[in-house]
Parts: sequence; structure tokens; C-alpha cells
Amino acid sequence: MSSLKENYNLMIETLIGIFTVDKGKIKILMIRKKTEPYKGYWILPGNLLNDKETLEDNITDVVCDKLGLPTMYIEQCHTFSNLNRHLDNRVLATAFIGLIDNITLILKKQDKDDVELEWFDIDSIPKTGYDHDKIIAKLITYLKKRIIDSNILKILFPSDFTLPELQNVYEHILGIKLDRRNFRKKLINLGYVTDTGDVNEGYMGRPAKLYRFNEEIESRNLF
Amino acid sequence: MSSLKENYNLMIETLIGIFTVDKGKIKILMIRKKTEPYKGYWILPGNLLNDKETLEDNITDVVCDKLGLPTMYIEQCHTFSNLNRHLDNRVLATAFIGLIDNITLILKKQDKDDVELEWFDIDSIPKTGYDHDKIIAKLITYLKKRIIDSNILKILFPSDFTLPELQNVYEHILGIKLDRRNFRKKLINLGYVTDTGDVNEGYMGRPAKLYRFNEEIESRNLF
DNA sequence: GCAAAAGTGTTTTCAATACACCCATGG
DNA sequence: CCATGGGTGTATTGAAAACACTTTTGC
Repeated sequence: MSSLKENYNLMIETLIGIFTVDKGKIKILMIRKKTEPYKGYWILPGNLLNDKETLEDNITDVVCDKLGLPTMYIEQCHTFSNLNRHLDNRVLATAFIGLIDNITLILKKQDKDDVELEWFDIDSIPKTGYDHDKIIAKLITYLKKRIIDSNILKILFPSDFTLPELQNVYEHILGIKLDRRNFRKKLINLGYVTDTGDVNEGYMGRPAKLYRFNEEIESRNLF
Repeated sequence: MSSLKENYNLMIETLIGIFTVDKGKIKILMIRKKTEPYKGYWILPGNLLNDKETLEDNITDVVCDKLGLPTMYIEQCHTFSNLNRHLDNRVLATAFIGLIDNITLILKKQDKDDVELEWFDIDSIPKTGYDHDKIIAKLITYLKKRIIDSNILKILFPSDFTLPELQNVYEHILGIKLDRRNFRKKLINLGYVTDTGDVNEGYMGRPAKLYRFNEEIESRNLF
């Protein structure tokens, strides 16, 4: 603990992968960089940490002020400390995931003129600036693991979703096909979801029933 | 990304909770602080990050050079960024877990005269300096979760352990009693462990058979 | 009426649970 | 021989997996 000051030319940024689900597909929000370096490339939203706020406060500010999105559920995932992350300065990055359901997102977002945002399917990430491709890969892996071993999917499916949509997400994450009958049986019989009585009209084929997650269900591995 | 330099009076330290299992009990290694502040208190080993190394390299150096322990399996867990972690400076902390089995530990450790180390049962953590009590709590929670949903326990039980020892660890972590017959049945029938043919002599009661984990087993939730 | 997508039941298999007595050693 | 801790088998229950046809809507 000697030499407290001398070794410090070192900065920290926050980065966030914001995820939502739209029609059974998991999407991540990226922002197009407007200045050099990496001008025109897609990157994760984020900000440099200043010395009067926590990482969590900082990233919450990014979400609200910079992106115009509502406050959302976040989890810290990993701190990246490779030496060459930035070209000039040493900058560490603490990466978060943020989860928001599509309905709240559409209702509460405020458009910002000064940022160019786009949602990408997590299977179709564009070319990124910096090392954000590696960070995104880690965030997606983290998200998948959390979906499998907790019930954070509730946050992405707040109410009035269809079981085929939910099944799509599970199949996508697990990389396997699930039997429709067994899927419904498990979710319904184990008390995870409840029929809302409504149906999802306006699509091709037979309208699907709408469900919501039950609140009081404890987390366990479903698949 | 304006104002790169002006906001930086900010440092990062690494901290590590090193865990081992001894006779069915999970232990964590702590170090006694020899200087003010918090002189005489127990803290987690760690070090300030300098600008020429990654967090992972830094903590590996702590383990080897400062503590005299062999290189071990580590995982990054969380970065703590509360404003008042240290008294004078703003110091963030990235905390790791390190896992090592008791046999390798005893064989390969080099005693260091200048550090006072002690292994504490994770249920009996002493009074700590700084916010290390909170960090330890988080590390223990993290470790428990990882033990439940992966097979990192293999790292802590390399070979020649008894099933009652292993059962103790599971019971401790899960906070429940497990049936001895069902525990053995599961571990053996599902191919997780193999009888080495040896027994554990020299303790009271009937000697226990010794087992080792099978290598090729995929990770799943056992309980 | 046909294309598209959603809904439904039964059987089999296997792991999970509950449960009580005997065995091997040290002192 | 007794105290201590370890090892063993069976029956029941419940979830997991496999499997094909019918229903509802839009066009």
C-alpha cells in the first residue's frame, strides 16, 4: 500500500448491454459512435466514471440521461482490464447488463436527437469499435446463464406474452428444440405462468393465448 | 469522452478471497494488517493495480509473491465502487475468488515471514478492516452459487476425498440436511465420482472410502 | 378450403425421496 | 464391548421425454 499516487494514470469507464425481447427475439441496444476514433462504428453505451459516483450510479445516468430510457434492472457483469483497450489512455471497463421489457420501453423512452441507437438481434451483432465485440460476447454469455439459472426472464416478459414466444427465447438460448406440449405442461403445471384470458390477435394462424408470470415462484433451473 | 484527464484521482485495488476445504469445512484465507489504518484487523489479501498489468495478473502476483501460494484457479466476482471505501483516496476494488485444494496448498506453499495469515471457517469471519466484511459476504454468496450451478467443487476436492466430507460441504452450502444413502446414490450412479479403492484410516469410526471426481462429467445442478 | 400457427393427452422412463439396519474401526 | 461414524437396498412418487392429431384464424 505504498506509492498511492505515483502509479495512477488509469481510468474506468462503464459500459452497458441493454437487452429486450421483441417477438421472441433477444435484442441488444447499440449506439453509433460520432467521433474518432472508431467513428461510425457501433459501440455499447457507457461513460467515464468520475470520482463522485459509483459505477452503478454512473451507468444509471447513462441509461436515463444519455439514452433517454427509463430506469431499468441492471446487474454488474465483469471488469475488463486489458492494457490496450484504448489507444492512448489506460481505461478499464466495468460492463453491465440492463433488462427492460418491450412495452415499458416503447411507452417510456424519450427520443434523443444527438444519439443514433439501434437494436440488434444478438445473433447479428455488427462490427464494433474498441473491444466491444468481446465484451458483448461476454455479456450475452452472462445473460444466457442468468436466464437459465434464475427467473430474470420475468423482467423481459412482464405480462401478456405468448408461450410460443417464450419457448422461442428458451430454444434460442439453449440452442435446442423443445417439445411444445412438454414446454406448456411444465410452465403451466409448475405454476410459473397464468393464462390472462386474452389472446394475441392479428397474426397469421390461430391466435395464441396470453400469459403472465406468477410473482411468487421461486427460482430454479427449468431446462 | 471529453475531459479525459481532469476527473482522475481514482485508484483500483484487487482483493481475493482464497478458499479451500479442510475436513468438510470451507475456509477463507485472511491476512492481518500490520499498519494503520485498521492495524491488527483481518483483511483480504490484495494490491493496488498499477498501469502496466491487468487485474488478473495483479491478483496472481499477490497470490504468488505476497502470500507464497501456488498459482491457483481464480474468477473475477465483482467491482466495488462505493465512495467511502478508503479514508483518504477513492479506491475501487475488484474482488476475486481463488480456489485451491488442501493437499496442493500444503505441498506447495512457501511461508512468508512478513505476513500473518490465517484460515477462517466461512461461518466464523473475524472483524475486518475497511468494507471487507461486505466483500467477503458477496464472495461467499458467489462461491456458493458457483458450487451449486457448476462443478468447480472438483477444484477443491482433487482426489481421495470421502463422500461424508463432500456431503458436509453441500449441506453447509445449501443449508439443508441430505440423506446419506441418496447422496451416495446420486454421486455414484450419475457417474460423478469413482471409488479409488483406498480408505481413510486413522479417524474414529469405520474408515470411509476415498473417491475422486470423474473428469468428463458435464456440469449440472445436482441439488 | 387451404396455409399458418396454436392447442391438446397419454405412456414410458428415470431420477428424487423417504426410510432403518448393519459394518468396521479405535479405544 | 461400546462408541463413533460409514455403508447399504427397496418401494413410492413425480417430473421428463417421446409422440400426432385437431383447432382457430386470415386470406
